[in-house]
Amino acid sequence: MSARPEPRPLSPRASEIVAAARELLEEQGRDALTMRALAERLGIRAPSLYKHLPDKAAVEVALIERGFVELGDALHAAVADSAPSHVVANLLATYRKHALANPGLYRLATSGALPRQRLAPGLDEWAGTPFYLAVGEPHLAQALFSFAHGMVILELDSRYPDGSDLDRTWAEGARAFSSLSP
Amino acid sequence: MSARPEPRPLSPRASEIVAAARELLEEQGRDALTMRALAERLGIRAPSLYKHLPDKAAVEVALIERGFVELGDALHAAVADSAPSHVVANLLATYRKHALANPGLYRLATSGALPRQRLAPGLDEWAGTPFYLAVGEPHLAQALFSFAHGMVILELDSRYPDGSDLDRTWAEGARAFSSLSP
DNA sequence: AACCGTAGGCTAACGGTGTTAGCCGGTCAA
DNA sequence: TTGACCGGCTAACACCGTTAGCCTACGGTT
Repeated sequence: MSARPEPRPLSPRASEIVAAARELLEEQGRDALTMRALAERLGIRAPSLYKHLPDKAAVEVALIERGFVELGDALHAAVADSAPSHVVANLLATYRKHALANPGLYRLATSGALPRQRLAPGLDEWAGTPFYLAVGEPHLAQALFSFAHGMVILELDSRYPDGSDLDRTWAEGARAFSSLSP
Repeated sequence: MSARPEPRPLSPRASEIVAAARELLEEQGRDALTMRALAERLGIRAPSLYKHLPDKAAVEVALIERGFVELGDALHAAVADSAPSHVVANLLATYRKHALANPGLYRLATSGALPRQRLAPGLDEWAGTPFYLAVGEPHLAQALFSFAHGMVILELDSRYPDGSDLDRTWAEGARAFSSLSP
């Protein structure tokens, strides 16, 4: 098991900014994450933020990195703790739970173009390896991950018809993929 | 088979605007779809657009509706033309092909909050019913659709590692879901 | 003790966004 | 002929990310 890539460390003040950004993101959504709003929450003015971080993308990158670390930790733990017969189900349940608990961060990290160049190298792949560990075959793992992401992002965006029994939908997906894994 | 919900009709000039918006969207991406850029392409100024459409969201709604109609048509046709043993594979192939052929429109229609209130009622559900027709069970259908969307949106956003063999990943997913459908 | 560099605030401003208010010319019907 | 309205226009507003440049307070050096 390869070591977890670590995000580049931030100065203490930059960490405070990123923490405030996360609150703003989760409390009021992606559109509310504004340099001016972020500064106001810290009691300063927007241009002062640029003394600590180069631009808004850097704030987002820091948030995304933290999101991947937390999600990856949760998924690795889920796989490590699961009996083989329940790995897939447990992995999916963990994925869903974590994403729904941090919707703003999940969306930020997984929708739209990823600034891969600026991310800690290998971090996103590390966060995804539990899917491979769960099913033991790379393409099936990718398919399972795609299913999980599709489920989560559609749920977050309220794309399912009202009254959908998503628990059952997840269960059907788990059944489909479990039937192919060893 | 229920009839296809029709988007509310637009005035001729509004249709021209939406057509130009689509070109802009596909040629230069979502961020380039700007009221000023859109107006310029039509040889007018941005505020004049508001004589024909109430706001930018109306432009997007019109685009999304057209996207759903086209995608739904393609998927319904794919299901109608497929032998039962190949329905799932054909449906997925059609979904992928259509989405990759219209990436800007697909992203616009499926990522982020959907202004359901403003969409032609039932249109998005109609576009999704081929998944039900293909597998014959609503939860499995929802899971299959989620898989397809996850695959497409991750491919569009270049989220898979370089060199991924996505054809095989799609095939694995098709295999997983086919193994559960009648 | 005097100095100086720097860290970290600030205001003003620029170009971009969606959008509104208000003006004005042309067309077409009464 | 007149009047309504369609569909352009300019000016402007509030917000966005971002830059330039100023200023103050503090820590270390001479």
